[in-house]
This record gives sequence, C-alpha cells and structure tokens, in this order.
Amino acid sequence: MTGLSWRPQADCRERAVDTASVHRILQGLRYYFETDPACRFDFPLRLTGTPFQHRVWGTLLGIPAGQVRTYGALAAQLRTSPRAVAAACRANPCPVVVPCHRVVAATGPGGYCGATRGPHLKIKKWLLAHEGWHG
DNA sequence: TACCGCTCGTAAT
DNA sequence: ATTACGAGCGGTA
Repeated sequence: MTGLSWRPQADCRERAVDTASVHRILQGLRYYFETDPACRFDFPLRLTGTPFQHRVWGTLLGIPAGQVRTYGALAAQLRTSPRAVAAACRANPCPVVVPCHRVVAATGPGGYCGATRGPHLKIKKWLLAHEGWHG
C-alpha cells in the first residue's frame, strides 16, 4: 500500500476512533488484499463531501469487484457529465474502500488519485488486476 | 471565473 | 486504422 496518498479531510483527521474499530478496519483491508478481493467492507464510512460527491461515491460502491464502468456511463446514469464524475472520483477521500479505481475512461485507464500517469496509475491497474479484471 | 482523472465528431496521416 | 484536435460538458474552488 505504500505510495497511496491519503488526503484526509478535516472530518477524518479529527474524529476520535477507538482501537477496536481501527483493528476491524485494518482487518477488513487485510482480508481484501490477502484473501478475497471481492469481499464487502462492512465497517461504517463517514465521508465528507458535497451532495453530488456522495451521489457518485454511493454509485461507485455498487460496482462489483472485477467490473469497471466508464466515466461516461456513470455520467449517463447520474444525468451529469463525464468530467463531473471524474472530479468526484478524484475527490474520493477513501480509495480502495470506495472503489474509484473501477472507473475508467472510454479510451484508456483514466486517472487515479489526481494523476493520469505515474505510480498512482500503477496502483489503479494493480487493484484492477487484483480483482481479476483484464482490460 | 477558470480549472479538470472525459467524450464525441471530424479530419488528416 | 490510427492519431490529433476542438468544442462542449457539469461541478468546484
């Protein structure tokens, strides 16, 4: 996971989390990485964002592991524009758990964590491969 | 206002 | 069959 840039928003930083919850979250992530990439994360999420961003993130959570959607397809589904979807993906405060890596461009892989190339993109491709998607 | 993790049409190699 | 480019897009800072 090194290289993933977490850009926590105020809500994430300031919230007090008890040790047991942290343990549960780490266990869930470990299970995803080591055992079953198709597992559902069952811990509660409290994401900070605009109403539109919550709409997009909620839709992302409905994409099964091993599948992808294009920015354009999500835009049509949400009655908005591809770029707006991309901007919301980019603002995702909780990568991996909220699977913005399952959103790709019509012509290529698209970006990840604010980058359209470089190490971040390698992470996106790794996650997709981990989930068994071969594009 | 000016950015953009996009997309589509059109046109030139 | 590719590439390149322009215009339009909707949300956000």
